[in-house]
Amino acid sequence: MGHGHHRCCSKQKVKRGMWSPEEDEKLSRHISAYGHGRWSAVPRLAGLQRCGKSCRLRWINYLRPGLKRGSFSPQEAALIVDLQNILGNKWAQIAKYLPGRTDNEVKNFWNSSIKKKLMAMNLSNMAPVSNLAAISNLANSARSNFQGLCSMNSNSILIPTAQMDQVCIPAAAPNDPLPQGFDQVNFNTNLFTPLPSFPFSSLDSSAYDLPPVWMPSEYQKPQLIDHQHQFNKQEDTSMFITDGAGAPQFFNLPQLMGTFDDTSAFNGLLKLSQMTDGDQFGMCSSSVSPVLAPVSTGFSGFPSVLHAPKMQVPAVSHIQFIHSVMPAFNSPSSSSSSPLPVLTPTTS
DNA sequence: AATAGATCCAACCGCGCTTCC
DNA sequence: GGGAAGCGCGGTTGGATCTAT
Repeated sequence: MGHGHHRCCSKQKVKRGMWSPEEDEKLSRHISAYGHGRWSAVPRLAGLQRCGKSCRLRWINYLRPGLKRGSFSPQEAALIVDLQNILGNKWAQIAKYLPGRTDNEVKNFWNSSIKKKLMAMNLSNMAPVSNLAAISNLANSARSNFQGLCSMNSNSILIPTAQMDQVCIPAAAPNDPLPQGFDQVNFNTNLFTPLPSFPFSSLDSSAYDLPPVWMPSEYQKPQLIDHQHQFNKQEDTSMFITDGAGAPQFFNLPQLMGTFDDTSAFNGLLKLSQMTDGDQFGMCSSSVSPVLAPVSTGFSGFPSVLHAPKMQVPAVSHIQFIHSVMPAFNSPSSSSSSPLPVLTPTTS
């Protein structure tokens, strides 16, 4: 396609800029009555001096029924952060998990609110780290900033349990090497450090000093929720929430469904587990460690069956995970049609 | 109250992919 | 099979609005 106006607009005198209420009315009335068919034909049929592309955009982003207006909920914001971590700037894909939201809205929200917070954390130019101490320092310094990110739009960041269980280095992007000292094959070797003294005796986040982390209990094949019979594994499915202050909380799915006022955002996460066919995301079964049992007693609705023989706490911050995963997911070779890199769980 | 700077967000642009002929 | 047309997407722009001084 050439420069300048779109082809569909090149032969007509088209109006540009903001849409008037009259134009909105014409477009809405036409599409409600006849559908859009070929967008290039819509302006003529609807009596609009606009290009078809402009009509399509106006309909999709503003006039289409079912659009949710207004600010993003904390759950939506949290979901966007997580999905952006995973998918990169695939706004249309991300928007699919946010009913009533458009890709444009999500993109604008990201660029205007979230991105700036991340930039403030110097995420964009994070220096490679070469050892655990450096990672720890980095994560600790980032933690307070990350709290800012969390508190900006939400009180919590939702992380699917299975995502925690599968924090592994994907194939490295050719032009964005892994941080120095990282083993591309065995992420576990470098980053997962057992912390037997991890003090989970209370919910007091000040009791321990950790950045927001993914906390795998043990590595096991994640189990997908059966979406045809949603929650039929509810007794042993769980999710992990951190408020960014290192106070991880585990909830089982029915508890979450009852807790969150925006179930659509949560359902988005469930769909996320389907997205990659269970290889990378899914709701993990029996991922709650007995170490967490004291914590669990603080919640009604916490899974009553807790069985995991061991627990490891990775020295992997949210930040580090993003840095590790984003290049591969954003690399030019990773198109929407090609499979996402497989994150293979490593066993300890 | 005036104004400059910051922020938001609707709309546009251009590229790549798909469909049509 | 190949070119044209159409569509969808991500990036960018610029006007409107908000906020700080």
